[in-house]
Amino acid sequence: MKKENLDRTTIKTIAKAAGVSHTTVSRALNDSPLVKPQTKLKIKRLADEMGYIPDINAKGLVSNKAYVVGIYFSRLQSGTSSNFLAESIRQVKKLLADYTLAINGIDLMPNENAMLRNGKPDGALFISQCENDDSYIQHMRDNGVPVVVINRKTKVAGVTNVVPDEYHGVFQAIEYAIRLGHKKFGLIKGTPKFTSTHYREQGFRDAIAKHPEAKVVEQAVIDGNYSRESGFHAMNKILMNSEFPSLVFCSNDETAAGAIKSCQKFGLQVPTDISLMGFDNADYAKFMVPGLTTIYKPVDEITRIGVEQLKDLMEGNSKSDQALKKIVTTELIIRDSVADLR
Amino acid sequence: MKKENLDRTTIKTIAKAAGVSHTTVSRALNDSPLVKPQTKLKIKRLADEMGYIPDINAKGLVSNKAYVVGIYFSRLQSGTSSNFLAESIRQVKKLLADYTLAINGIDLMPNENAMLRNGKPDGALFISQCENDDSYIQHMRDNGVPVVVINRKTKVAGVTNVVPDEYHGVFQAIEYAIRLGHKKFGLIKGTPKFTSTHYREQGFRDAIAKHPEAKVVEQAVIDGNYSRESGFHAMNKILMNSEFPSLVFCSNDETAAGAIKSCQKFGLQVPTDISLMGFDNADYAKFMVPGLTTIYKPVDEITRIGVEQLKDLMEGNSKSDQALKKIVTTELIIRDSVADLR
DNA sequence: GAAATGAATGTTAACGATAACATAATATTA
DNA sequence: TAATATTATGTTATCGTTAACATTCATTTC
Repeated sequence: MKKENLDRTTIKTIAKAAGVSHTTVSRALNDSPLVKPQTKLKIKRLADEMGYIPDINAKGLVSNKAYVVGIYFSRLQSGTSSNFLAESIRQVKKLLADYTLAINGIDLMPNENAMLRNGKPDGALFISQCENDDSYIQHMRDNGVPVVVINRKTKVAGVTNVVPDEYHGVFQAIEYAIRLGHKKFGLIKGTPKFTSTHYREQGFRDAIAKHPEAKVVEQAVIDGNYSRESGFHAMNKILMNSEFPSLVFCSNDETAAGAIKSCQKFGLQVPTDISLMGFDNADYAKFMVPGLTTIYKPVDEITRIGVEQLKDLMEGNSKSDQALKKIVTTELIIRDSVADLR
Repeated sequence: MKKENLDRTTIKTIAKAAGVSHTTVSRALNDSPLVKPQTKLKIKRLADEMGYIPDINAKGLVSNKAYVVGIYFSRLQSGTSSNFLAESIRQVKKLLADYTLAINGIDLMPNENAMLRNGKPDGALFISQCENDDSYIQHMRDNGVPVVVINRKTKVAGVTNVVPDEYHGVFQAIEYAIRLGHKKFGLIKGTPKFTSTHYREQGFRDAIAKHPEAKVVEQAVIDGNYSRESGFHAMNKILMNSEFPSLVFCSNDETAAGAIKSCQKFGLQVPTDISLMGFDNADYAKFMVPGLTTIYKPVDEITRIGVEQLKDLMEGNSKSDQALKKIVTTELIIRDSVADLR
């Protein structure tokens, strides 16, 4: 005596109810032109009434798909600002409505294999900040998953890569400050292992090196980690030194927010007593006091291009077999945190 | 002639290579005691060498599991602060390492059915802010998915529910202000449809009503939507009125940050000229200028309890058949944004 | 009106894993 | 040493779906 599975609606249940074969049901629900419109309608209505939910595992087993796109952050638990995390997720989710969006943090994985423990996604979007990620990216690729890396240049060969031009963004921002008469510069760096930290510092230094009248106050170059706390503490150090920069470049807006707090503590007015700059143009930058002069990192655009590319790869429409490498320009957003010293 | 699938390692491929049956391979990889240790070792090594990745769909088909937990926000695209979004995700991800974490926004779904389009999760955590969600919660339950709702009281029957005590949190905060000598109160409300908006306003009003010496300045009760912008604009309105409250309660910290900016614009010092309070104790509240007095909403604890409950439900260990209803107390965090008028 | 066409549906075999039920191989007992 | 446990392995069915390959039935064609 075979046990009838009464508590679940499958295409076979529907088939029995409709008096057709399960294949016909499958065809009807997939809008196959092989089924008579009338039959199709009846089956669809029945499926609806019976509360049919297709079994994604069975579908996936046949089609060898997971209906999942994985999004991988370098650091989910710390070192990534909430703003960036949330904005990235929002944007990806909006653009990938048809897929289940699985959030991952490379910092939570003991090793590369952990990435595929819960199954292979149909595509992987790495929102990468860290060189460490490359072995994970490589592993994903090796396992045949379409991969796109955004936010940071990857060394993994043949991977589609969309990144902001952080170097020139900072370079131009510093030149702007120099034009306003700034001569002595400080820097609060980002998380040591992040590539952005390196590029932003390089843009900072190269811009200053280009102008003989300007110089880096090395005492006022302090390590940080992109957090508000680190900005606060770094600025405390800078302000306790003897030699005082007229402008401190903060490697992101969070850091700048912490730095402002420190200035306040020391009774210094921004930008009257000291000027600050950030990076990112986080949503709160314009609501800071004073409004923060910063560099707009086009997160949305980068993400959009990245997701579009990933979709193309997943659907096998990639026009060229040459992986796209795209650098998106940043933009200086001038507000009130940099004094005009002329 | 059967086509050999050469480009994929399955248990059958491994079986052939090891000279055993595929069942033995399955058993070995699942650490069954039925397999000789020696055989087991050989198979595991082989699986490793061959880069075997189990097919999650096949597994799931047999076990009727998805290995996915869905997390559902009322609003993913707007109306939810980045801070809250990111913190919730971080916390859930940390506690649910064994599952794929699928992010969803109810605002992105045309209707209840859309929720299950991409398959049923093994469990659903609703981080709910809005009464609208109830029909979605109900639908999920109706389809047999274990459900936990956190952050907001749900009316759906029999659902595990963990929420903060917003009402008393605000009530006590306002009484604290009254003790400091505040008598005239303003309020910037949250997103109209959110239940938190209602409870926070009620706590605010009831606390003031209890003390005859204090009163609500109705001109200074302004709608908002939990965003910095709304705080800024609402405060602008309040400050252009004739009757001036001594303290404005902002329905969350974001709002408070916008309100401070507005005060600055009007040349008012917080708390010397006007006092502010927030709600949430967002990570940046202590770095605001001045440090924001606010109400700590124990997001981490609420999430932790919620996830633990969900795990129990998914694993069928729920001790009682009575759904847990838990209210977690908030805590007043005193900083520098409320003046002592005594 | 038989043969050929085509539309609609049915039968059966995958997909890759687990699980129930054999069976073979070895160890234990009488 | 034969009978019997015990241990290790193999065979086959199954999950719910799609897809390849029949088959049926009505319609057109000559």
